[in-house]
Amino acid sequence: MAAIDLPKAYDFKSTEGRIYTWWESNGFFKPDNDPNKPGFDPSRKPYVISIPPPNITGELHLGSALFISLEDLMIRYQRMKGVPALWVPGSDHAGIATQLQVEKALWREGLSREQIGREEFLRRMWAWKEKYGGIITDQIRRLGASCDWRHERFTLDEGLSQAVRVAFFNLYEKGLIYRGPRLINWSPGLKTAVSDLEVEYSEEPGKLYFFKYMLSGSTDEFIPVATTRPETILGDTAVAVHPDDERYQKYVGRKVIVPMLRREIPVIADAYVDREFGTGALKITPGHDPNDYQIGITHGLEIISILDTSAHINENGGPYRGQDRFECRKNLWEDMRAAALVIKEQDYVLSIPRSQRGGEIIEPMISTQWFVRMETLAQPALEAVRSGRIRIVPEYFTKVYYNWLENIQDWCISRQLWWGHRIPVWYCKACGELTVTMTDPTQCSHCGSPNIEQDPDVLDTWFSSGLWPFSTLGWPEETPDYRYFYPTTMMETGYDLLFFWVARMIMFGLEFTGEIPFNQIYLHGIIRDEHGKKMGKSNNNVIDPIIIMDKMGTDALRFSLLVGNTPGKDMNVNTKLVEPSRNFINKVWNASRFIITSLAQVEPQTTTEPEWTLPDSWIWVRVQELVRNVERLFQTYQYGEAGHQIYEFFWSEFADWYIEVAKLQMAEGGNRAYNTARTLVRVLDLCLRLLHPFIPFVTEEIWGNLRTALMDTPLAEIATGWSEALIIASWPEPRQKEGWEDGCVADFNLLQEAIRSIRNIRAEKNVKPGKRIPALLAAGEKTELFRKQKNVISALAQLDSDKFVISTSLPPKQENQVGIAIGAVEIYLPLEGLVDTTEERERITKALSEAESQATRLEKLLSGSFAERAPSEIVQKEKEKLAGYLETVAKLKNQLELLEQ
RNA sequence: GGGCGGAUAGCUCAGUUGGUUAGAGCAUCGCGUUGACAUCGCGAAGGCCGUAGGUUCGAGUCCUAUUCCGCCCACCA
Repeated sequence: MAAIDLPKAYDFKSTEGRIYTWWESNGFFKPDNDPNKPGFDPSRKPYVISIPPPNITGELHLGSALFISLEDLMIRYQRMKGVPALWVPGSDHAGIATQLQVEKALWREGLSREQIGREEFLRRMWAWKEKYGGIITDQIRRLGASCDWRHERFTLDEGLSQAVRVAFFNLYEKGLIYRGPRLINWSPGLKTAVSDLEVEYSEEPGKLYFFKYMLSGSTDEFIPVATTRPETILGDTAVAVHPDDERYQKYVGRKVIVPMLRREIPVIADAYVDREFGTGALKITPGHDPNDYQIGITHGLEIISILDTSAHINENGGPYRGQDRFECRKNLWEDMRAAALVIKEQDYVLSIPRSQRGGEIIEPMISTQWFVRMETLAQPALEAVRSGRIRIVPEYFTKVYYNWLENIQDWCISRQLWWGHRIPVWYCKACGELTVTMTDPTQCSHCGSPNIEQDPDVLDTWFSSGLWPFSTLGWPEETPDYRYFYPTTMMETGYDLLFFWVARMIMFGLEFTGEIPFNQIYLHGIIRDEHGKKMGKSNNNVIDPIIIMDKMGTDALRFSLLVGNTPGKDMNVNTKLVEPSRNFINKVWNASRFIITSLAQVEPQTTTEPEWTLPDSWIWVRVQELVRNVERLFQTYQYGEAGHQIYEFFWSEFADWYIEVAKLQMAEGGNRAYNTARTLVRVLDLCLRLLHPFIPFVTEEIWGNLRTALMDTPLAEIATGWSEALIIASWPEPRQKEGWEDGCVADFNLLQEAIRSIRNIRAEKNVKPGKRIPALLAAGEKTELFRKQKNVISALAQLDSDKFVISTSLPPKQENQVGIAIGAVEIYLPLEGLVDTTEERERITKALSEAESQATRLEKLLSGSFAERAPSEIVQKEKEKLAGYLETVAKLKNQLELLEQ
C-alpha cells in the first residue's frame, strides 16, 4: 500500500487555484436543478442569493471579502443540504463613483469630459469597466466564491438596461414618476443633483452672523437677523417672525431692504419661527434652504436662485456676480460691515451637508429634475416586513426600516452625468411634449415630429440596483430562470445599504413583480481597523484582503471574518487577527495528515461486533452534539458562533484528546485499531463537512486525500456513499440523543480531570516532561472505569505503567506522596525527593478550602427554596455536584490529617 | 430633537429559550522539540459581566432608571 505523502504544512498556494478550477470545470457551482434543462423538477424549492454587486470603481476591500465569505457560506451550506442553490454574481456601474474616477484620470491628462465629448468619454468608461470589472471577478474567485458564473450580470448589460426602461415606463404611466423644479441637493463640483441619501452631515465649527434688516422708509428701525450663510442674503425674499412675538409683531406686513441689493421684501408671520433661537427673526431664502422653501411655498413668496451650477453667484447677485459662494460670503459681509449693517459674529457649530462622493459642500438649489413618488411604493414595502413575509436579521433593524419608510421623501432620480442609464424620455422640439417609451422612439408620440431629443441625463445608480434581484434573472421577460429562481431567498448585505438598496429593492420588487424580492435579509456590520476607525484611503488604514490571502491563504481570511462576526455588528480587524485562523487550518491539516497516514497500517476487521472504548463513544457523542449545535446556530444565522464551536471541538477535544488516545488504541492492532481508525475517519469526515462552508479549499483538499487513502484500506466501505467532491457532499444530519450519552461524557470528563490534575502536579513540581512517574489511584465504584483506561491515563499523564496501581481504596498516604482528590477519585503520586511537607500542606489546604466553599455554597443553595421551586433535573444536578465536593473534602481532610501526624 | 447598538480578562470579542464555578483568541508567566502539528505541546495567572434598583428559587442574560462610548435619522436660521 502506497501511503499518501502529505506536506508537513498546508500549502494553500498550490491548492486554492487548482481546487477552484476543478470545482468550476465540474459545474459544481451550478444549481443541480436547472429550469432550462431536461429533467427539471419545479417542485424542488431553490435557495437563491443575488450578490450585492461590487462597484467597478476599483478593487475589493475587506468588506467585500466579508460579504463574499458570508454568502458563500450560506450557499455552500444549502448546496450540501441538497437544495438547488444559485448565487448570482455581477457588478454595478456605480454612476457617480466610477465617472469620478475616469474624470480624475482625464484631468491628469489635462482634459475634461466636455472637451472629449460624450461618445469618447463613454468609450473610456467602458474601457475602465473592462479592466476593473475583470479584476473584481478574479478577486471574487480568489475568495472561493461558488457563484454560478453563467449568470454573471452587469447593471449596464442590455437585459438589465431594458429592465430599467420598462421600470421607468411603468412608473411614469402610473404617475409615480414626475418632472419638475424642486429644491434639490446640488453637488457643485460634480455638477449634478444627488438624492437626500447621498448627503452626509458633519458637525464643523463655523459662525453665526448677526445683522440688521433695515425697515423700508426708516433710517433707524431694523429687525436683527442671524444666519450661518450670509451669501444667501442675496436670495432672501422675506423676513419671518413668530406671529405672537411682541418684539416684531408691529413690523409684520411692512417691508425690509435686502442689504447691498436694496430689494424690498415683506416681513411675514409664521409659527415655524423659533422665538428663542438667534434673534427670533428668520430670513427666508426659498431658493437655497429646504425649510425656507416650504415657507416660501406657503406664503407664495418669490423664489430666487443666486447660484449657478458651479456654485458661483449668478446674475441675481448684483455686484457679486461671478464670485465663488465662499468668496462672496466674505465680501458681502465686509461690505455690510462698511454699511453698518453688521451686529456681531458668534462661534457656532454647524451641521454641514457634504457629498457622499468627494465630500464637497452640497448646496440646496432649485432645479428641474425627475422624481419618484415614494409614498405609494412605501406602503406595501412596510407591510411586507410587518407581516413577516420578509424577515430582517438582526431583528432590531426592522425598526430602523419602518422609521425610514414611514417618513420617506420623494426620490430625485436624475443625475447630470454621462455614465449610467440614460433617462428614456424624449422632448419634442415641435410641440414641446415629451415621449416616454420602452424602445427608442423615432418621432414624437404627440405630434409625430421626428424632431425629438433625448433627455441628456442619466438615472441614479440605485434605480437599476433596485431591480437587481429580478433583472438579473431575466425580468421583464418571463424566463424559466425568473419563474423558478424568483423570488430569491436571502439578501445579505451591509446595514449601511438598508435604505440605499434593500428598501428600494423591496419597493420595486413589489411594484414590478408583485412579489417580495427575497424573504430573508441578513445585515452584516462594517469592517473597521483595529482601533474601530472606518477603513478608508483618507484614514490611511486600509487592509488589502489580497495581501492577507497571499500571506496566510484564503481560508484563513475567510475563517477570521466569519468566526469573528456577529450579525449587524461592526468588526475590528487587523492582520494579526488572521494568524489564529491560519494556525487552526494548519492544525486541521496536520491532524488529518496523521489520520490519513495512519490508515495504511489498519488491518481488516476480524469480528463483526464492534467493541467501542469509552473514548470512542465519547468523541462520537461529542461530535453529534456539535452537529446539533451547528445546525441550530446556522438556522439562527449565528455563523460566527458555529465556527467557533467547530474550532473548539476540533482542537480541544478531537485533536488534543481523542487523537492522543487513538494513538494508543491504534498500537493495539487488530479490531481495536480498526475501530479506532474508523472513528477517526468518521469524526474527521463530519468535521470536514461542517468546516467546508467556512474554509472550503483546505477541507476539499483533505477530503480528497482522505477518500483516496481510504480506497486502499479495509475501511474503504466508509467512503462508499461519498460524492466525488466535498463541495457537493451531504451536510451532516443532526441525530437525536439516545439517552446513554451523558453518562459516557461524565466518565470521560472524570478521566480528563484525573489526567489534568496529574499534569498540574507534574508542572508544579517541575517533573521533567517525558519522565515517567509512579502513581496510586483509587476510584471507588469508578475503579473499573479507570482500570480499563489505565493505558490512556499512563500515556497522557506520563505515568510509569509498571508502577501505576489502580485499586478500590488506598492505604494511608505516605509522607513522600502528593495527594489529589476529585470526588470519588483519589490519587497519590510518590515523588521521591520532590515533596516538601510544608508545600504539600499548603497545596492541600488550598484545595480543601476551595472544595469546602463549593460544598457550603451548594448546601446553602439546596436547603433554600431552590430545592422546592427549581425543576427537579436542575436540583438533581446540583445534588450530585455537592456529593462530589463532599467526597473531595473528606479525602483531602484525611490527607491533611496524615500530614499533621 | 427622535431612535438604535455597545459597555464582560491587559487587548479584541463570544456567551441558546434566565439554571447557579462566565469562555475563546492575542498578550503575559513557567516547563518542553527522537515521527500529525513550534503555524506546536503541557501547565499558570488574569473578570463584584458600566452603575443603582426591580422581577425570580435563580440574572451577564428579563424590566426600570442612570453614566459613558458609537451609530442612524431629522436639520433651528
